[in-house]
Amino acid sequence: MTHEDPAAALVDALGRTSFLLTAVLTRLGADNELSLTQLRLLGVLRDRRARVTELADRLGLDKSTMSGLVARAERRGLVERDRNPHDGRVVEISLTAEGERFARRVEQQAREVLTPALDRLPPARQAQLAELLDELLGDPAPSS
Amino acid sequence: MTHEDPAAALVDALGRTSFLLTAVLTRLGADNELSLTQLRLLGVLRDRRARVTELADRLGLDKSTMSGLVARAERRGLVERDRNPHDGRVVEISLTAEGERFARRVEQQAREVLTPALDRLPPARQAQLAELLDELLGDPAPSS
DNA sequence: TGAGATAGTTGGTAATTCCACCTATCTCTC
DNA sequence: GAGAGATAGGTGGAATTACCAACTATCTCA
Repeated sequence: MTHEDPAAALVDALGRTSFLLTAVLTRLGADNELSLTQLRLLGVLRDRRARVTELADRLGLDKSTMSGLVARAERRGLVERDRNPHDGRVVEISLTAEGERFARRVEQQAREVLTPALDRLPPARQAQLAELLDELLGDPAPSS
Repeated sequence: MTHEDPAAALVDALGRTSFLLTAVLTRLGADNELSLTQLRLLGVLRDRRARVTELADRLGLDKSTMSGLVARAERRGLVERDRNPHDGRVVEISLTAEGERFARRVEQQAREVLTPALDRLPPARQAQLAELLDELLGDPAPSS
């Protein structure tokens, strides 16, 4: 598979990157009694509240799956449900204070685990890579 | 979170990229009656055979989980087990012909789904990004 | 040769996930 | 402003995924 096509090469590289990262995050989650999915859920909610269907979309899951996922996270005190006053059908999900602490802690661990591996690249190229990824993602990270 | 630290910015960008890709692959898997994990399993086996423990390591899972995963994939005819003649404890897992066809097909679908999103970047920058990721991953993709 | 290490599996429990349905609420048309 | 259809979320059932603890078989090496 010598990729003459840059898009094909990129898909391949992205896939391998994502798989590797997924393995790391799966283990990191397990250490914190979180499934990869719950970890991704916290990741999405880290910087925005969202309704159930939107969460399902973002995680690539069925909304009924999402329902149960949220229910378990709620039972654990990590997220909370709020009825939308303008539309009685909608349930808004957001992190509780504890969920936020928890998310922040796991995020910090992720940084600690991953940073050494990043030293394979010199800082300038790290910045370049981050920039390219941001450009690819479009939606420029909600920064403070 | 304005990242002065390039490593922190990169971890963040990688995380968001990976989560997005995971959502896409989760859905793509579901369309093919594959869980994300089974899909990752095929991904690992795409270009090498591996023993159970190695697979567990690469996916970030417990080896007992891996055992069942392989058993179900085998029952589906996607992978096969071979006893290692030099070490009777070891079981080598590899794709069957059908598993290979299947993996190739899903891979093709992934390319089709993702390529439009990649056009956000001009080809030159796509190549640049792929190169940076390969450098980050180290182990240079086993190409033919 | 036998003690300990290693590879993989099994069994038990909880979480994850889909699908097919269900209820409640909203929207829009007449 | 009533009723049909669409939409948001949830239930229930079945298979998968995942952990841990314990087990068997095989290997290593002292």
